[in-house]
Amino acid sequence: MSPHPVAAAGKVLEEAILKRRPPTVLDVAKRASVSVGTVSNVLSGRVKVSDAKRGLVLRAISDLSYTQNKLAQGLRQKRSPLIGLCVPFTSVSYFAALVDAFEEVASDRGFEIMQVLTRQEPEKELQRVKSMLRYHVGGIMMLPSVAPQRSFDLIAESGTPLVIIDRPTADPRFDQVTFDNYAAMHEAVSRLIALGHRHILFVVRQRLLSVTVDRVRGLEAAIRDSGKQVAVNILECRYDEAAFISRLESELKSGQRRPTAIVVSNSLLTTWTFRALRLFGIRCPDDVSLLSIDEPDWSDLVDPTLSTIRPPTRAIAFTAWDLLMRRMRNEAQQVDRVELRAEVIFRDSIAPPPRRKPARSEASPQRTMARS
Amino acid sequence: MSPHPVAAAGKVLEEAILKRRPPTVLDVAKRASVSVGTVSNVLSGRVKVSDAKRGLVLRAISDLSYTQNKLAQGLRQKRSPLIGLCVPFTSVSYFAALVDAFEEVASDRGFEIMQVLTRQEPEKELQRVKSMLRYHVGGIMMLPSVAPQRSFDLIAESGTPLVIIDRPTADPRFDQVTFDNYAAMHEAVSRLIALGHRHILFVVRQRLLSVTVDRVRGLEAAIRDSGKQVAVNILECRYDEAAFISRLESELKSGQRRPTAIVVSNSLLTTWTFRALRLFGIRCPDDVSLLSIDEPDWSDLVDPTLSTIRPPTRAIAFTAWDLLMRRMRNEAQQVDRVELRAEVIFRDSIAPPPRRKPARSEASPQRTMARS
DNA sequence: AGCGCATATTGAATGGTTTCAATACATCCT
DNA sequence: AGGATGTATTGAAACCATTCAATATGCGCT
Repeated sequence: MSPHPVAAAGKVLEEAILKRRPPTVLDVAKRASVSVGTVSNVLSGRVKVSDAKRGLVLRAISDLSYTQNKLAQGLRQKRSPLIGLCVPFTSVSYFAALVDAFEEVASDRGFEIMQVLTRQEPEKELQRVKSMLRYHVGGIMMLPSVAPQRSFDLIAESGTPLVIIDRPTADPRFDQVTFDNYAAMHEAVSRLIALGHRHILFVVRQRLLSVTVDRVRGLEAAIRDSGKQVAVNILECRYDEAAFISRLESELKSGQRRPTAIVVSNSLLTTWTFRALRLFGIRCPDDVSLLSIDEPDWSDLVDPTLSTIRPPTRAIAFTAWDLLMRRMRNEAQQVDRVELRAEVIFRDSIAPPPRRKPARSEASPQRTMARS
Repeated sequence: MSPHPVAAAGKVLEEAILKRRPPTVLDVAKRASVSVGTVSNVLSGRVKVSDAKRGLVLRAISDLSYTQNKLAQGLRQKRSPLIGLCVPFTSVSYFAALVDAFEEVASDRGFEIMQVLTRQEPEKELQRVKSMLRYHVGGIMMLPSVAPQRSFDLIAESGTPLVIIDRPTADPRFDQVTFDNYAAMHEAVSRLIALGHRHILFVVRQRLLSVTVDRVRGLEAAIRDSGKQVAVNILECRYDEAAFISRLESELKSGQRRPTAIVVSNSLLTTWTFRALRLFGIRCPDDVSLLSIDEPDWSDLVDPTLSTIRPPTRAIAFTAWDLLMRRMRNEAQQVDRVELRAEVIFRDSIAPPPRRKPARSEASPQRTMARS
C-alpha cells in the first residue's frame, strides 16, 4: 500500500522541513524517485547517468536546495578536499602572498584551505601536522622548518600527498618547488663585487636552513668567480629585534672588518636592519649597500629604494598546486623537484663602497622626497 | 567460546595493523576491554569515567597510537571544530595580522582555521560562505563585504555562530567586534585642523562601506567642533593603481580646491598614494600632509615617517574569539557589539600646511636618512 | 521473438565517532 | 535483607555520502 507518488514527494519535503534538518542524498533520491547511488553519481560525475535521471536529480537538488556534507564525504572517501597549508607566519608578506595565491587556485578548483602556522618551530610544526592529519586532508603544502623529519615521517606514514615549497630538502620522498637561491645570490653578489665591495655581511636567521646553505654557496661561488679577495661575515640571529640590533651594531662598528655591503635573508630582518641603520646614523647606500632577499612590498617606497631578490611567489604556488593535484590523482611517475628562478632587482640601495673610511660624515648629498 | 583475553588483544592489534588502517575507537575499546562509549567519554571528558577504566583507555590509546578522526566526529556532532575565517585578502598586512592572531588562539584551543578569501566581492563572498557551510564549520569569523546580506542569511539559516569583525553592520542577529572609526577620525582630523589645514582630501575605496561612513561622520564632526571653515573632498576608487593615480593627480592639481592634507583609507591605497606623491614631485609634509588608516608595517621606515590610525588588531581577534566561543557554547545572553579604540599615531607626515601657494619649490629643508 | 552484450541503476554495507536509553553496579538507609 | 537512589558503563542507532556487487534496462543482431 505505497502512497501516491505526489503524496510521497510531499511527505519527503515535510520530513526534511519538519525535522528542521538539512536535506540529504536520501531526501534528494526520494524526491527524484531514484536511488541514492544515482544521486551520488550525478554529484560526482564519475559514473555516467542518463540525461533523464540527471535532470530529475538536479531538479530535486535545487528544489530542496540540497548541499553536500563535505564531512560525510570526506569520512567515506578517507580523504577530504581540504588542503593543508603549512607556513611559518602569515604576517610576513612573502608568506601571505603564497597563501593568497593558494587560496585563489584552491577555491577555483573546489578545494578549501586549512591553514596552520608553525612559527618556525619544529615542535609546533609537528603538532600542527598532526592536526592536519586528524582532518584527513587530501594533500599538504608545506614550507618546512629546520627540522621537519618527524613531521615528514608522519605525513609519509599517513599516505597523504605532500609538496614542499620554498625550502629545498634532501628528503627523496616528496615533490618540491623551490627557487634558485644559488643563482640569485651569485648574480647579486657578483654585482656587489663588481662595484668594489670587499667586505660583505650576510644576515641570516638560521645557518642550517637549506636556503641559507644554498645562498652561502652562491655567495662563495661569486667570490671565487670574481677572483677578488672578499671577506664575508655571517650574522645569525633569532627573532628578537633588540638583540639583533645590538649585534648588528657591533658588526658595523668593528673597525677593519666593517662591511660595506649587507645582504639580508628575509623581509622581517630587512625591516629591522633598515631601522637600525637609521638609528646608527649610517647612510645607505653612501656608507653601506643593502640587498634584501624576499622582496618587502615597500621596497620602492623607502629612500633609498631597496635592491631585492624577488621570489617567483605566484609561480611557486601554481606549480606546487599542479604537483599536488597530480599526486592526489596518483598520476605522479616520480618525485618532482622544480627549481624556479628568482628575479634580482637592483635599485638605489646598492652603490659603490665609500672611497676611504666609511665613517659617518654628515656631508651627505641632499636628498628630497621626489625620486630622481 | 570466546578467545582468551590476551589472545584477543593480540588479535585486535593484528586487525588494525594487518588491514593497514588507522585504529578506531573500536580498536581502542577492544584493547582496553571497555565499550566504545567509555572510550568516547574519556576522549571528550564530558562524562565521568572511573580512574581504572580511564587508565586502561589511555594506555590503549597510546599503545595503538590512536588519533581521532575529526571528520567522523564532525559528522556525528553536526559541527566540526573547524572555524571559518573569511577576509578579503591576506596580502594586506592588517588582514594578515588578523589571520595570524586567529590562528594562534585557535591552535591553542584545539580548533583549526579554514580560511576563505572574498576578494571584496559579494558574489565571491557568498560562494565562499557556502563552501564553509558545506564543511559544517563550528563558527565563522567574517570581515564582511559591502553587500553581505545573502551571506548573512545563509549563515543565520544554518544556525552557525557568526562574529562580524572590523566592519560594523546594522544586522541585529550577529555579534560584532569593531573599532571606533568615528573617534579615531575625529582625533586625527582635529589635529589636522589645529595645524591649519582647511582643504582635506579623503581617499576611500567604497563610500558605502560602514567603516567609511563612520569615518566621514568623524571627519565632519571634527570640522563642526573646530568651528572652522574646512573643505572636504572624497575620492572613491577601485583597485586599479593607474586609474587611481591619474584621479589623484587631478585632485592635487585642481587650483583653488587643492588639498593640503590627505587621509587614506587603507594601507594598499596608502602605498599608491605615497608612490604617486613622489611621482608628481609633491613633497610630504611640506606640500601636503598624509595620514593612513590601517597602519602599514613600513610606517616608520619611509621618509617622512607616516602618521597612522593603528587598529587594535590582536585585541579584535581575541575579543572576537571569545564572543564566538561563548556563542558556540550557547552561553550568549544577547547580541554583543564591542567597539574597541584605535590608536592615532602622529609621525612626520603631518605638518602645518604650506604658507602661501603649495607649489613645488625645490628649496625643501635638507633631509638625510638618519631620523632627526 | 529471442539472445547476448553493454550500459545504467540500485541499495545494502561502509567509514569512525558520538549519543542516549537501558542496564549494571555500588551505596545508603530502614 | 530489601528497597531506593545515584552513578558508571554499555552498545545499538544515528550522522550522511559513497562504493560496488548485483540487478535491471536498452540495444543490436539474427
